[in-house]
Amino acid sequence: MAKSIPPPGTSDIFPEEMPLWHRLEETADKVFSLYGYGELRTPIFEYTEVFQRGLGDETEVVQKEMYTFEDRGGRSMTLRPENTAGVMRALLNTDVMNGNEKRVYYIGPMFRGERPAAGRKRQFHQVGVENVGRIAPGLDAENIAMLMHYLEELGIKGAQLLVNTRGTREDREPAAEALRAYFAERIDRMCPDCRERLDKNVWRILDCKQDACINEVDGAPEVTGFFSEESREYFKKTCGYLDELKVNYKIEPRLVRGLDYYVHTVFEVTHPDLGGQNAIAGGGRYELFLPDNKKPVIGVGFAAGLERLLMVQEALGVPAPESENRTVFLVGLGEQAVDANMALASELRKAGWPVITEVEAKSMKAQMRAANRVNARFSVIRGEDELARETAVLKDMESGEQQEVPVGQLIKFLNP
RNA sequence: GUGGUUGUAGCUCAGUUGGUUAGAGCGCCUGGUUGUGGCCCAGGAGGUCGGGGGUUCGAAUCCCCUCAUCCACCCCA
Repeated sequence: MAKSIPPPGTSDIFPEEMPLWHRLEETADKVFSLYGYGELRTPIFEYTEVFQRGLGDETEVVQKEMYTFEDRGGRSMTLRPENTAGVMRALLNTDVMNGNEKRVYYIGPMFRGERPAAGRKRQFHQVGVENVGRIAPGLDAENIAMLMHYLEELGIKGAQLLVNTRGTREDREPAAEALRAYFAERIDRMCPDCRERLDKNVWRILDCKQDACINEVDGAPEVTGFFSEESREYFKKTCGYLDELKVNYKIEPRLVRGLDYYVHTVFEVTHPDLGGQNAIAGGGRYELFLPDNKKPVIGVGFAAGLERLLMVQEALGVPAPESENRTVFLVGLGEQAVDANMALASELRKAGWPVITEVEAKSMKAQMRAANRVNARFSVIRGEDELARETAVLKDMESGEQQEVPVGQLIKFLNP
């Protein structure tokens, strides 16, 4: 086995795979631009408190998945496990706290110290959007519609959209009380994780996948019943807009999600062709607290996992993007021609042609093989004769046809 | 964090109950064509069999440890 493997849960992405990644990125820019979103790039690491406060101390992500380290000044820093907290931190420098709206999207690597599995890396990539500063059901619905629009553009069919409401912070207390009371009586029949959750975060019990727990959850009180009239209305309106936007969704009352900042609308997109890790995107409305800020930043947004989008595209057989092949391979026979090709290559490149040259005076056969290997569209052959005549042999690698042309007019012959 | 899987050439993998110089396909290099690629043919390079220890006359093969991989749980994107 090769010794040069990257750290666990990370991977090298080679040039051959890049077109697939670029499509994800370019499509994101294209679609999100249509909704008025612009790209925001935040640092790959933040002060640890940004995530602790932002995501919530009780969350799984903060408790056991963060890459935290001390910098040279002895400050605690953390590699971003998600980008919403960082984006909010950045936007604090704008006027979002005064009810002014900001629309941003981001793309980049995220880091979580989990055990790798299919569709789960320690360094993975997300694209996400945030609509920040205002609250209105129309914004939530538009956000979800935009996500579905993005997936559609990528050729991802058969995705399942689940939505739910988490109510407001105030709504949640009575509901949480009721849940605690209900589960407290049955907790000894439930899994150890849920026993922990009972006091720390009852909500997470709702989406536990253990059979024993699911049985108990089935009989649990309907939480939205404890929510305020306003919250229920908010959710109803959001769903109404989704209907108007012709977005297909399913209301999933058990959908809770793992980050503490969510309020009102939450949603998740899964795909049946994925298996173990079947969530390709998720998000919702949030109230996110940052260090030294008494008031939370409000907004709605989502994040999608690029690796998982790629997996779905592959499973669905979405063809790779095709690009026009224009590579010109310069064959030089003899030292003189090889040297002369350096300058010719430079000239062609400045005229916009991708050029690969052979830098050693190898045999014709070897050089033609090389041209074939890099899948050259044309090869340009020069030896002593051509140099003397100030010509070059231009060969079309697809048809095999070739002609001798004046070097000065080579570009004219390359252009159709 | 728990459980399982796999680790042999650049890549994908064979390697029979432990037995001589460890194989194939693809790829790569050279030649068959004095200056013409892909197809074909011939030849060639390339491996401390993941690492360490043990059992044995002898280990890729059996045992232990370790590292890594992939997968499931968990969590999420």
